[in-house]
Amino acid sequence: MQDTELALVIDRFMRRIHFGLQKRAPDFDRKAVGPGGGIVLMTLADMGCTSMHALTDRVARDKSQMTRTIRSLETKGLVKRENSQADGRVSLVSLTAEGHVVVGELMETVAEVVNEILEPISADEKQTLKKLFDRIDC
Amino acid sequence: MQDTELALVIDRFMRRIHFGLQKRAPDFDRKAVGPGGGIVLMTLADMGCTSMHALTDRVARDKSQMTRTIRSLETKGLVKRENSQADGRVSLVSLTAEGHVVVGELMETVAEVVNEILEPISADEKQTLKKLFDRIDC
DNA sequence: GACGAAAAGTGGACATAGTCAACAAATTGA
DNA sequence: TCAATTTGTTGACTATGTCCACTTTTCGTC
Repeated sequence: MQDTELALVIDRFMRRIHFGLQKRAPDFDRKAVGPGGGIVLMTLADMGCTSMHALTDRVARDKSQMTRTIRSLETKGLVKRENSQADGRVSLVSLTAEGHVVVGELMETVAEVVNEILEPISADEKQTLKKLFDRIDC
Repeated sequence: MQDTELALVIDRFMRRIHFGLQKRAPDFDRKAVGPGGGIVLMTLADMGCTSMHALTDRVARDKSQMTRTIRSLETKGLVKRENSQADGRVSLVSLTAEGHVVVGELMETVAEVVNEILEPISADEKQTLKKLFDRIDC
């Protein structure tokens, strides 16, 4: 089946990025956010200001774990929380200025790894790839 | 910078797949290999028969952890080990028949998630994507 | 071929992350 | 008003990851 083949190469590609990042983690994880913290920060950068619940749902992780991850990031000054005025139950989470800086650093490392893997294809092909992903991503 | 933008969309794409898989994990992880076991199985499917060392290096994980992961998979009958005749230190790891079946199942689920995310693009564009990834992947 | 250095793999001890169930507070809706 | 739902937190438990020491086998050099 055609679609399975495409999924297979995409999956392999993903694993290569994953492993590449894992190898570099000690170098770039300046704030010791860990892999869990990193992925939450990046997702927060995508989502902007959201509720814990929405974030938990997106990241597909246990809500209790999310509570602890966010608290840890808060302690490091990368994330801030405020109570929603519309609904007293929800607390809204967002990146602080420093959080944005750290996300920038993470993205830079991701870019390095990705570009290393993308090395065999040309600039034009990268353009094509980017256009395709833009269509997919939203 | 152009390259960072491409990396960003790719990273977002990867996170979507990651989260999608995480949501389905309870359903498809019939053998309870866990995320760690799954990724090792898939990597083994790529590599064929390899040494623990090579596998550990590829997966960028601690070697003691790899020992335990492989033992757990061995207990479940998904992986087998034999001593290398060329070098008495190395033990060669490979998938069993049942291991291949499980990898097939994992791949199927990955394909479902990937195709769901790829839904906004056409079959032709998928072809283009596949050709690009083929060039990248080896 | 003997011997120190290096590599492959294993095991133990500890730290981090993920899971499950119970809970308090705020909100919804009949 | 009051039961049911939603949001977020906490606690206990399990699984995973990480660091260090150790054994066995091989390699390189003399």
